[in-house]
Amino acid sequence: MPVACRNCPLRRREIFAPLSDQELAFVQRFKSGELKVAPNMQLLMEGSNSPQLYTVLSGQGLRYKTLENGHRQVLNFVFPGDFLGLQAGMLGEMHHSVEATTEMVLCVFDRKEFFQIFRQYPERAYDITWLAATEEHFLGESLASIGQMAAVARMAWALQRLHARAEALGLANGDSFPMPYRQQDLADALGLSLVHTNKTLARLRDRQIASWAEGHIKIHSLTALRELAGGTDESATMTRPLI
Amino acid sequence: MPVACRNCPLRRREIFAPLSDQELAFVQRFKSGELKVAPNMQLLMEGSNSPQLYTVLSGQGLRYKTLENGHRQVLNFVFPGDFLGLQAGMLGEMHHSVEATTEMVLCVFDRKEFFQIFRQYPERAYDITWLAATEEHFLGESLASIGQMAAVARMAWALQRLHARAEALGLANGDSFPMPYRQQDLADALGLSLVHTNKTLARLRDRQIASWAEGHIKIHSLTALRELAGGTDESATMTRPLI
DNA sequence: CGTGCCGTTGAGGTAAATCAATGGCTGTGG
DNA sequence: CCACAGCCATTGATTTACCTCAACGGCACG
Repeated sequence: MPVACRNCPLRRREIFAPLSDQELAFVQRFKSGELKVAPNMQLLMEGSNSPQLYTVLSGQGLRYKTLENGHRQVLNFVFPGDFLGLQAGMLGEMHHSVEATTEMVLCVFDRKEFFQIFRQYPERAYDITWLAATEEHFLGESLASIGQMAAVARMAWALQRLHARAEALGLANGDSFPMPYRQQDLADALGLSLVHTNKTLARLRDRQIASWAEGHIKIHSLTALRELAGGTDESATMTRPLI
Repeated sequence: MPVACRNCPLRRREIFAPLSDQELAFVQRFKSGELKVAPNMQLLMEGSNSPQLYTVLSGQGLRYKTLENGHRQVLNFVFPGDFLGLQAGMLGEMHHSVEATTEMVLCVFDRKEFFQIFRQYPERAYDITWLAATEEHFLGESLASIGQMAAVARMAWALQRLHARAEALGLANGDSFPMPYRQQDLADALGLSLVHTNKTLARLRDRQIASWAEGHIKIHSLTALRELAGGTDESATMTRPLI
């Protein structure tokens, strides 16, 4: 049975902006169900105009694009609290795909209701725009990272961000946090080959900065990591709306 | 003296969605003036929380980010009709800078009014979200391009997009269109060195695909260009809101 | 016990970066 | 008017970061 929005365990996290009872009632009405998906499941497909929008309750996934030449670009790693399908909602169709990496539980919303939000709940509409603007900001960071930084720096940047997000969601355990992805995923996110990704990770391990084993990443020197990454990304820890 | 919104020359272009008289009246009220800036002028600065938002009436510019290591990533090329400062409006501060490349004329809006849009004009709020989602989509494309394509393909992709945008705005003259940027700008946009950018352009010239001279790019084979770029980007020619 | 997926490592090749030099053009000041 | 400096495009020479290819071992799964 689905969780009632006001009992949503995610909302207890302070990274998510609190909602009034009345606002919660609205979100609840918007919610049409819950969905549990298995690892490797395709949630949204590039080109589809999904009738459904999701909020991630638990689990992790990937947003990615597939190119004509067969290559894949991972756009972002999906964490609990993320809103999926905004492009389908706004632009009529998805321009990237989303797949589950671990098992995921999703909160399902009906796209038909989407347009009503702008009319009736301007604060929620504002939240949605905020999410879009934040995603835009993040992609800008990624672009700068991939376009202008060397492999080690890109890697440090990615790890530091994954760490920050995991920590903000209470998934981290000290300096260690779950890393359910494959090296190939990280490679496709950073625009590196699999082999070079592996060797870059080895360098970070050798330099005692971060190590990845058994599905977990351990940060040995956050200072050094940030140094390499060229600063901290505060947008991962910023208070954000949860819809 | 400023142009009245209903006489705005941009609105005649069919790429921009038409507004009713009433809607125009609102946009007009939102407009607080006009600004003319010289080439190389900084319009918005990373980190600033500009009190002003702009719509480009004429001229071209650049959005970019400067990294700690001194490198610059050009995020996008700015064309007439583009809305500038959305990040400052939504997130409180800009996460990239914007500068004028040619002389530009801007329509100035007051950020204080920004929040009112969501309350009072849901259709405009929707437009703003549409713009954010579209920008997000574009950055995703860029990321895929820079992350997964070789230099020639990236170049073709960029040229094809610049062409499409120029054409949609009526700036093109047959297969030729104005290119006010420097090779360094293109290099910083594509994540290539200046020298390699130059050599890549030379290859496209030798292969009779596109040539760049005297501030104009001429497309000799749009088919070949698209082939290299891996498809056409329809988002450059899609009907879009003009605020 | 095979088969397939994933991580790891080495060898060798290449695309792209860096370094360096030149020429055209523009603006400036003597 | 010319001399000079600064910016930009172009080209060649050299170096390097990253890619591709190939092979191997661990591990899960049927």
